[in-house]
Amino acid sequence: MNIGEIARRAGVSRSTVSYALSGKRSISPETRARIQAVIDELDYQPSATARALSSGHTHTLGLVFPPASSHYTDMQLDFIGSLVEAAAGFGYDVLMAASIGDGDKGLRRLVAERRVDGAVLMEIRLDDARVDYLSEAGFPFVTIGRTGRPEHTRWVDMDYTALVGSCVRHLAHLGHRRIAFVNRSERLFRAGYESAHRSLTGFENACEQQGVVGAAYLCGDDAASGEDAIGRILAADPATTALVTVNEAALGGLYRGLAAHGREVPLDFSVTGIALSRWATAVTPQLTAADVSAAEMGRAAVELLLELLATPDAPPRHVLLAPPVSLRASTGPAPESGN
Amino acid sequence: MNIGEIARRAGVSRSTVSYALSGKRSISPETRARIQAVIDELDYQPSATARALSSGHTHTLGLVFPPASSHYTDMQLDFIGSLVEAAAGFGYDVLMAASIGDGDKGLRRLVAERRVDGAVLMEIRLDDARVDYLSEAGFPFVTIGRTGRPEHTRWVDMDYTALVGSCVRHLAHLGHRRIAFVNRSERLFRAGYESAHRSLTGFENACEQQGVVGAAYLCGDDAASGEDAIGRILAADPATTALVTVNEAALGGLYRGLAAHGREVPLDFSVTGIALSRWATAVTPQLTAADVSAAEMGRAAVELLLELLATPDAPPRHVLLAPPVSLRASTGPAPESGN
DNA sequence: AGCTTCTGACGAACCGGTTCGACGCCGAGG
DNA sequence: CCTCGGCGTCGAACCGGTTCGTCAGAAGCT
Repeated sequence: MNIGEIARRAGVSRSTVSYALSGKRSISPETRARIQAVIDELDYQPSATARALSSGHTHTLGLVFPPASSHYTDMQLDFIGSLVEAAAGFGYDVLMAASIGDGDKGLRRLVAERRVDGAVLMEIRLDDARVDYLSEAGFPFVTIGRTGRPEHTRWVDMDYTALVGSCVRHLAHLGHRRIAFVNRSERLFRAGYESAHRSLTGFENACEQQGVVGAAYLCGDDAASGEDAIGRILAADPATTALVTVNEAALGGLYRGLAAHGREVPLDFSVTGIALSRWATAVTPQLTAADVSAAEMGRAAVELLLELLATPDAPPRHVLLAPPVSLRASTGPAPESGN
Repeated sequence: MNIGEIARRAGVSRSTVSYALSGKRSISPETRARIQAVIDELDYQPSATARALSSGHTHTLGLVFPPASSHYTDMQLDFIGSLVEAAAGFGYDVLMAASIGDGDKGLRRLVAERRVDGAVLMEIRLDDARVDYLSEAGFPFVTIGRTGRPEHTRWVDMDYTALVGSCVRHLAHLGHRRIAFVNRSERLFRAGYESAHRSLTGFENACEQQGVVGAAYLCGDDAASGEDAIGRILAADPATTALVTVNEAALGGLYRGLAAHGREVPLDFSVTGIALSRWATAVTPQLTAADVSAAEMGRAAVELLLELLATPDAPPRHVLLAPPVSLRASTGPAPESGN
């Protein structure tokens, strides 16, 4: 079922079949029809592997996970789905590269063995060795999130700084004066995970600007850690009346912790943050939050990467997303002090 | 940076380099060392594409989504992650095939263009055209879930019938006599999605066996639908005191609906079901549920598929998982009737 | 009619590996 | 001393496409 077989049955040469298929040279209508008939009859599809070898591109994009992560958040997983769909829309497949274990071995394989035409990197750190590696190797890539020096790379990111700032302002306008910030896990923060750092910056800046007292906490990416974080927050400052979080996995635990400490949302305590709308609407009361759109990020990432493959020398483009904060039921006026 | 370059620099033929790399023929220690030195110096990695073309296998597994689904559940997404990690552990990559649009075009491409050595099919229906197609084509595959005639295929599945049965028995032993079942969406059920059907069977059988009154409901895969389902359940039979669900995406809505109708969990109403432990622990009170393990399913699927690739004629193996029901805080004794 | 130009098809080389058959060399056995 | 066998290496063919150079024949021009 290879091209030679088609050529033989159609009574033409292999190259003629190839040209008929690609349209890169003109073929007489009769010949083309004869070839097409044979192709239809045998249900022939050219081998992707052979095509990749000779043409030099695989029509596949690589999606790279960080070495350390073995636990995926919903946001990441949604992003994967949307990336695959977006890529399929352009006729590209997506190859998942898990870099487990030592260093960036998985990435090296992807690049050095030339399995993909370009790569999408997730879970970017402010100082990311993978970005340096790909830049030096001249391998086309797009990052989800920015490094500390984002000028020369192509990326798609959420504007965490601005979004967390919006949340703080929202709370400040409601009269809250002592606000906690529940960040991602200590491990991720220590590793330099960019969204954790930019979120914190946004929190600190906004608190200062609004003249409110802010206290930032790290919190593991699970419900139990969220519950624990509430304990720490209220122990440190019982007068806290609101929190902002970027840790959607801990959200359920945060609510539970508040209930356990007798704080009713949103009467006694307001909660807001950044989350997938799926999570924001799953909790009771529903979360007032900036709804991140994994689908939008996936589409943008694919578009950026294909642009790069088509025109490698075009100046780098970036996409910075800042979805509006959806008002739901988890925030309200600050309780009157002294009550 | 190809094999010819290595051969030239090491002063040997290309085939010698190939044999040194694969170890399929003996090479003298000196020659081997010389070749290795050149390889190390140039950081040479053989092209995956060329290797695939000549060797006939791609060292890649395909992961196939159903055409209709554009919205992923957490369980599916977790499964993807674990599949990728499991495959990586065996040196395989995973290619994601989104079959958007018409029929099984995406699947055809995967198979006909020979992009992958074998495929994993998700979201299996009782009567699944993709399974028939792959079977006829003689293409190696493993399904997540079973079709209606599972004898001759290889699959990994949860024992939904048994698990839902366990949940019903648990409730019956607590004294509940009127139990509702919240299934997946009508669309999925109509499409013949196997877990929805097998769950229902398990529910009906167990109710009959336990002599309790069971009422089954379909429910969209989101929080709002869950809230709505509670309304329907209590309207149809206000005396209902417990529910079993396999719809984890609706879980938050179910809780909210119960609260809205003045039912306190677990005092007035017990909730149980099948869910990722991530979701089960995210709600308040935490859900008594059979914790599904996406990681275990991913690993099992890869193992089954690699077994099949290694020994195509071995009799088909299956893996049926039935995790125990974890007792948490969402179930309790039935409220005394008349109260 | 003679010359150029254009069209449509062919053959061969190439992409970068793997694998088979052959062959030279060296040591062991008769 | 000659033969046989095994080891180590080479050359060539092959996997299934793409693409370049070439060329025969038809069409266009003077």
